[in-house]
Amino acid sequence: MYKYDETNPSSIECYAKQLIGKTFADVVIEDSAPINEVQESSDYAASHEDKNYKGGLGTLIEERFFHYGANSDDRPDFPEAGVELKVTPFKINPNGTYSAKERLVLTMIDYFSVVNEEFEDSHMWRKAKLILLIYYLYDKSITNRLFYKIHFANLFSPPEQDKKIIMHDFYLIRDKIAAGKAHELSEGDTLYLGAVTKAATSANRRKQPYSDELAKPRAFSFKVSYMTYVLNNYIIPGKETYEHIIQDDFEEDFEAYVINKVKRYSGKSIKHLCNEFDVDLTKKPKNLEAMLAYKMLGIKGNNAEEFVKANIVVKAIRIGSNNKIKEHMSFPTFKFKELIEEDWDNSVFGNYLRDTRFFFVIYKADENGELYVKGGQFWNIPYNDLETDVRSVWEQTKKVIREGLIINNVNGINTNNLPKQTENRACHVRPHARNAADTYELPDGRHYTKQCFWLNNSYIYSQIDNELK
DNA sequence: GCATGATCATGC
DNA sequence: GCATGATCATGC
Repeated sequence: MYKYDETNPSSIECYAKQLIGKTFADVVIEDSAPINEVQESSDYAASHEDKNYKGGLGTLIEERFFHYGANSDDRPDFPEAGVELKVTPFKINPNGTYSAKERLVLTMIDYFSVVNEEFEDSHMWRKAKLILLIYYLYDKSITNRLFYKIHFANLFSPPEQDKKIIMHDFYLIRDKIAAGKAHELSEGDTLYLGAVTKAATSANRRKQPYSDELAKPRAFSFKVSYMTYVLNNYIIPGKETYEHIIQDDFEEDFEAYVINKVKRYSGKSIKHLCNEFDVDLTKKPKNLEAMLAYKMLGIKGNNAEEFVKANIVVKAIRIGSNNKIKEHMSFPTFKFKELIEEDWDNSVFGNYLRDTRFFFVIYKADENGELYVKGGQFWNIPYNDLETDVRSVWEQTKKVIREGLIINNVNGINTNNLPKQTENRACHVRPHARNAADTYELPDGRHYTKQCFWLNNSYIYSQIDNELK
């Protein structure tokens, strides 16, 4: 192996490419260390509070491949080159596509210092602007992580268009802390850069500068959705790219830009839009309104690059002339036996709402039932609604299933004691299946129609901006 | 007319 | 075949 020039990013990258095709165990062995040190390495990792050894694999590469001592200060790992080293997993999905397995944690948020930072000179950006990404393939059949194989080693710098969005995300997080709301931060607040919780236990809380409320410790991170995009578009050559929403006239604020695009169609009817976009109304696809939302953004298909990267879910919302939203909002079904093993802080549904930002495209019906565009609105669930209302429904659901679901069958129609719409302002549980015979197993061995959490239509309505109602 | 349970339509 | 988004149907 040749030595690298630690002041030169491409020299470091070039050296790193020797890792491709090797396992972590190979790296240690080729470092001509006694084999028992392989075990020591993993003990070392385990003692560093990260039970997945992720920090450990990074440390291993630093110490056994690059041969520098890990610094724990806020400089990049290669200070003279300005390069930060990140060792991160990806996975191959059943359908053959590649996804990042995890978010990429950049640096802890210091609530007291970040409020005085500007983006370009922030701790976060110093750690994010030039990253050497070492991707290894996660494989759950491999129990010893040292036998994971490294597949890619690439320098990565967020491109200019991404940088604008990351900067906007940074200021949104900073300003929320400056407003004394560090305890209300949520990953769904932002697009590519998230503020992820980093608490080992729920008892772990930090002070914040402009409020007496204690806040969860959080770190700046690139979201999984963004990292998946990075992997497929910048790391693996020749992969597909999606259509862009952003055109040349884009300024600073992505969300305002998107909202403006939809606003241009405000007052137009569905009929008018179908005509303009050449959509065949006689077929009336069920997802027509969502489809038209993409057309208004200039997207032919239903995959916009920026939405994919930011994990934004488009929802069409139809308000009737009686000022009620016609339908409740459904989510993926849950498995009864899995739900009762979860705790709320790590629950599938809780995490979905924490991590997802929605783009509502709002239509309103006139007296004849004809739908007109009102506008667009980005939304993620407010912290208190999630942690009180939705949480209580989730806890109740878990309790009911755990204690044994009560089912009554009258004339072929099942009724049950899961949380009903009338019991909570935000959320309820209802069937979501192909038909009543489409079931999952209950903990006691019975089978029951697949269910999911729904957000109440009245709750969604309360979240819509007044000028869009 | 609403609440709740049941089912449809589409894409992968 | 299934997940997902969306909507239908019935009894009160």
